[in-house]
Amino acid sequence: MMDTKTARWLDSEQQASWRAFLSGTTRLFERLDRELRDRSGISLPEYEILVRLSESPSGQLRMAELASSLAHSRSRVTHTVARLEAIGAVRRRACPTDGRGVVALLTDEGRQVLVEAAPGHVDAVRDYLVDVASPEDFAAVGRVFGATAQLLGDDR
Amino acid sequence: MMDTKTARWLDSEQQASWRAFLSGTTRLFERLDRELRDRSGISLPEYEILVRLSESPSGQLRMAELASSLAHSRSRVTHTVARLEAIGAVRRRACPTDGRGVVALLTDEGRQVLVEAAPGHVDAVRDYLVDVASPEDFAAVGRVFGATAQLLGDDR
DNA sequence: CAAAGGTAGTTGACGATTGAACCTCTGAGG
DNA sequence: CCTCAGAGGTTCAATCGTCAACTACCTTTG
Repeated sequence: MMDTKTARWLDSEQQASWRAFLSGTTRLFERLDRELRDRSGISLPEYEILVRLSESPSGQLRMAELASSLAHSRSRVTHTVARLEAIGAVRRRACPTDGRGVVALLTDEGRQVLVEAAPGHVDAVRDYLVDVASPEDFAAVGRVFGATAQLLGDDR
Repeated sequence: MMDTKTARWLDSEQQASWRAFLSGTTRLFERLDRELRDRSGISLPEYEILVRLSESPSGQLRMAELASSLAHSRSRVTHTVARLEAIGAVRRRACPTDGRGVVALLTDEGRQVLVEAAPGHVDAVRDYLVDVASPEDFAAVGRVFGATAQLLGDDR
């Protein structure tokens, strides 16, 4: 009923790794998100946007740059930035060089939110992921998902 | 304003790995979910539930077992199973040994959906993740997230 | 410089997830 | 047995993400 060629199933070690990945990432993201919300009042995606903005020399980025940097849809970025604007962490401005464009600008309040949220968040990333692995294993994680990200980067 | 001890920031290699992980998982889950929906009409969480049920000798599992196995909330499992029931892939039954309990039972239709979905899904997992990594690197991924999953397993 | 097609972004409706409130049932202690 | 703390599930409301229009602008082409 299936086909004559053997399906390319995962062997049991690959299977175990894949399941561990699914379970680990599910729990990790849930935990990071909840700690950020409880301690700083922002979600993980909101935090990531503030980080990107803070890393820009001008403290501002185009909506599309945020979207591609985070691998989120444009629509999602619109909504997330709207929430951040509602709490005063970012402001929207028309882009001076492109009449279609909008830039999101980090406010002083937004920078303050980030300064207060970052240490605890980084600690959590260490406690629940980075420091539970050997440096070599964590570097391998970087290589694997770097390859995945690049492969799935800009298609379709 | 922060504190006198230096914050435990990530070094630039760890930072790069963490970002690659975020971007890679975001794109990976989006892709796997969309391919499943397009080709088989079910979402990734729905697929995972069918897999768990199919692996049970009796083809049935308690709702709570599904929840802890997937690291999903009970509420989420209730909703997901309801969707699967609506398309005829699963049936709900009262648990004979525990009056509070409910078991989800894989139907023949559900098994058929799974049989048709699985090869393509496994191919996708290989194409976008497993086979882009060396076997050693993918084993490292398993170790890292296994440790994370265990650490975040049954707290709170 | 007009038309056409593509890019940037928003909007609104809908579907999925969360969290808390709520019932029911179980199991342990007195 | 009776009580009562707690587990198993569901439900409702609120929040978040997705998808399909839709507007506005840019850019290429002839």
